[in-house]
Amino acid sequence: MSKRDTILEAALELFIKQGFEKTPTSAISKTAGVATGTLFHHFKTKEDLISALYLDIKLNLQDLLITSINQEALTSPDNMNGDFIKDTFHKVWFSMISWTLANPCKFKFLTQFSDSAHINTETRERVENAFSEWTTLFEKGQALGIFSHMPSDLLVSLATNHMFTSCEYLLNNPDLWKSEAFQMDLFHSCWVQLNQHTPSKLNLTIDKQQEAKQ
Amino acid sequence: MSKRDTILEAALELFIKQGFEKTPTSAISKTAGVATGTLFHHFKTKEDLISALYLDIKLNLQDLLITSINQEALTSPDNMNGDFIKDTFHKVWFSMISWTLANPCKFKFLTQFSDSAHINTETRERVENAFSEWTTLFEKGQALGIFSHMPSDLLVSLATNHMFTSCEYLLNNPDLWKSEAFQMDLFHSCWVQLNQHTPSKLNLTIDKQQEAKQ
DNA sequence: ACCACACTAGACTGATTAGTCGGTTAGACG
DNA sequence: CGTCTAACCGACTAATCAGTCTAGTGTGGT
Repeated sequence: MSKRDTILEAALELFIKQGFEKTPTSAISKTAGVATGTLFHHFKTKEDLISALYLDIKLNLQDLLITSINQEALTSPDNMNGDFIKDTFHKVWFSMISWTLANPCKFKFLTQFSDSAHINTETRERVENAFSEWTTLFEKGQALGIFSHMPSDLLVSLATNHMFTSCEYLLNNPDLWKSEAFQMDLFHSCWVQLNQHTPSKLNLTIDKQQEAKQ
Repeated sequence: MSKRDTILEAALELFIKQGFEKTPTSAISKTAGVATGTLFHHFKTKEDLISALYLDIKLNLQDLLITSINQEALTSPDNMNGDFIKDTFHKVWFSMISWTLANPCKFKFLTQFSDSAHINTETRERVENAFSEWTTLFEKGQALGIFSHMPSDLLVSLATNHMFTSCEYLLNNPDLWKSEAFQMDLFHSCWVQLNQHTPSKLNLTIDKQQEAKQ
């Protein structure tokens, strides 16, 4: 492994354990087994270092998720109906959670530093532009009348946040993931929050439950 | 206003603008119009200051939300059916969003610093213990068969996160909140993600939409 | 009139840390 | 070989900043 990668790995470990500010560059270079000078040879500043780390992790994850979307698109390019959207969405959802369980440190890094002011604007823009497929999926879902007509970027946020919340929970309770019934419940929870509101039918469901109790 | 409050107010403003680490205590005292000595007279350390600020904001918000729960409980103590749960949940949801729109800085502080390592454990515990009503509401909902049987603390996280995501979005798009239709859609989205999965009925809804398209 | 004490003030210090600089090594290429 | 370049090294520096210290000041009680 290159020294650059060693430094990134050490930084990831220390940042999620102690935070950015409480991790001196000296600790990073020491953990990585390199000299201070080497660290600053590869990364101009400490903020460049965290930006590079963020870019690495985020692009890596997005590549994985985009693959989930595109593979599906290739196998059924014209089958643009509700099942297609739901299947694709499920693939992304599943990939996201699998990735988190396989890469807990990287996930923790994203939860802690996605909003950090230390990551420079240029990096942030590159990341945002790299995941347009995700937004597109929601717009298609809306066009088909499956998804709610709230703004599509709100739907994106709601779905993404639901997945993040689920991932965080599963990291602390990994055994739950073994249950297929639980997986279905969790996915359903994520899915229905996006669905178009059909008052009569949904109220019916609730009303029947209430009737049964009364 | 007491100097203590002036300091807290200045700290809130600077922390959300620049972050904790990038805000020297000197800047806080200068903004508050007091001397360094005064700041450290009221707060033993800088971390005590941010902990106090967190406690202030969080307890203030929780008081408001608990009032939403208890007022409802008083008016209908025995009416513990589905409507009651949904009404109470709606009151909390509405109070949370209203509070955010009225206190954008405090909300931003919570999003940025809720997970901060600088807030001491004691403060964090006091905050967690102060909102048991919230968890109880979910357990009641589950007992009534309204809510999914996923772990109740997961439901709490999902609901709380949905509200936070909504608040964050609404801060950037405040006009949406004026539309009652939008409010209903958003609340519905938050509500249904918690509901128990009743496969036949929900699939029916989706299937009918797909039929209509095909 | 006097005291006690909570509060205010801001210059100062000791510790920490991002980033520099002058120099060494390793390998590529002619 | 000789030379060129990128990677590497670590002692050092310049700056910052949390928190201290000593010296007040205003207020309320007696």
